[in-house]
Amino acid sequence: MKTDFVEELKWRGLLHDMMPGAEELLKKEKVSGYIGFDPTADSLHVGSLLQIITLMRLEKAGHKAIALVGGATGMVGDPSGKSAERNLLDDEALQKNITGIKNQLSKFLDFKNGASELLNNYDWMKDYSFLHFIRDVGKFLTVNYMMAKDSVKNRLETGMSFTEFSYQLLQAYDFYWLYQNKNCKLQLGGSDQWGNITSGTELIRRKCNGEAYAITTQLIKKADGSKFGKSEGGNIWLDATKTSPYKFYQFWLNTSDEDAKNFIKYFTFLPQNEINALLENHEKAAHERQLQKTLAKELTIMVHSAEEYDAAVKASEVLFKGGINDIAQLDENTFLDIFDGVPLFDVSATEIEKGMNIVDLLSEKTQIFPSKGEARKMIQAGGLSLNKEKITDANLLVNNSNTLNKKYILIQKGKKNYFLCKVN
RNA sequence: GGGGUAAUACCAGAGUGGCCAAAUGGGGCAGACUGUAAAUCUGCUGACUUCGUCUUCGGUGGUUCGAAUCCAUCUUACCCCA
Repeated sequence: MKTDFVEELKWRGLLHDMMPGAEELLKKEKVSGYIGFDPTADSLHVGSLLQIITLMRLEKAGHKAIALVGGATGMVGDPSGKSAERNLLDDEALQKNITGIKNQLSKFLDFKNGASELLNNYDWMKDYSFLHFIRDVGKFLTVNYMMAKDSVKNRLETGMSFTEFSYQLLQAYDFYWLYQNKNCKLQLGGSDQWGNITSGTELIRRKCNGEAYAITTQLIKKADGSKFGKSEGGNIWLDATKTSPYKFYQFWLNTSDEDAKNFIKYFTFLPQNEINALLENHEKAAHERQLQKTLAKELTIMVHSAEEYDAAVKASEVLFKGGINDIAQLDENTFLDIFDGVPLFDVSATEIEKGMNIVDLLSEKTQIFPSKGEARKMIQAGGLSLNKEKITDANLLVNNSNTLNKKYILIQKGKKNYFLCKVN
């Protein structure tokens, strides 16, 4: 049975804003709806995940999802939500990013059987001359109208180039083009996209007297106000080579209680009754972390695979629950499987035999710390463990007695950051 | 075109001749507590050969025993007048 798209967004707490008539349209006919993804990196990250899932929900509701890769808009840079002018990407980087993102989107949406469609706005923008564009498109929206958008208003004080100012016009034209060529009447996006989307519906109305609609979703905010999607200073990517499945799993597992209550609704496809049961259980036994575990499971399987999920769970158990003996007793293949995705450094066996200063090992021989000072400070602060044993002496000489089976040295920075040194 | 003000570490922002590797806040990292949570508390947050030395306060040059602090000049940004 097909789900009701808008109902679904509503009970999950995802709906932010909706143009009048959008809900009726979705009830009446099969609708094509699109979301744009600008190629700012060669992989999407968890920040874009919600938008991918929104398209998946649209597909599941029996409508047609159009994923638009912004080959053209990516050349310009969306000022929405940005406080400063952005740097332009060069062509080569852009091309690489487009390819990467296209591949990823194909994993989540069904482009093969025509249930959904993947497009690149560069295809219709590349031969559009500036002169023609400002005549055909620019004439329909006034500067006054464009300046009233928050994305522009917020930048008036600090300054904004004409390039970025033009962004909303490009995005508006995308919508118009899709409306004309793909019968696409709906654009979705995060609530920061409202201004850009309504520029599109406005252009469609003025240029061809058409009716198009906008639905926006909540921007994800964490309960403590920090930015969603970062961990240990880095982005959480969907690409396994940039963020290992283990790390990806850990990212979700570490979600705070407050956030998990929302995320379970935002990011999974679990039905309402199952989610309510989980929430109820969470109230009674929060320490079991059912919400976090379910969240991590659903997403790791969706983005990576069931096998990767199993491996991540196993690795987590050994690393967090097991002692050093459990780790030492693993056969080498299992051992390496568990540490898959953990930074690995090679150190010379002869040097270890002689004994190596711990600080040298941490900063010079490996790049675990950028400087000796930092390594030393971390040891003094009690934040460093060797083979699960806390190190307190910064002058410690590391030798064979500190290795696991004479082959590996397991280093922990804090509780959760693992590094592995291979002796050979 | 004329005038004014500013530029300090990841960000914000004190400091206006020696006591300044530079207050304070935020962020980041780590420790304690816990549930690999939140809140809270604590420590660290330029580099190194760590009780000491070296390089930093928009660029360059100068004054001085000594400059983030004074002078000159350049660059950039914002504001006011035209």
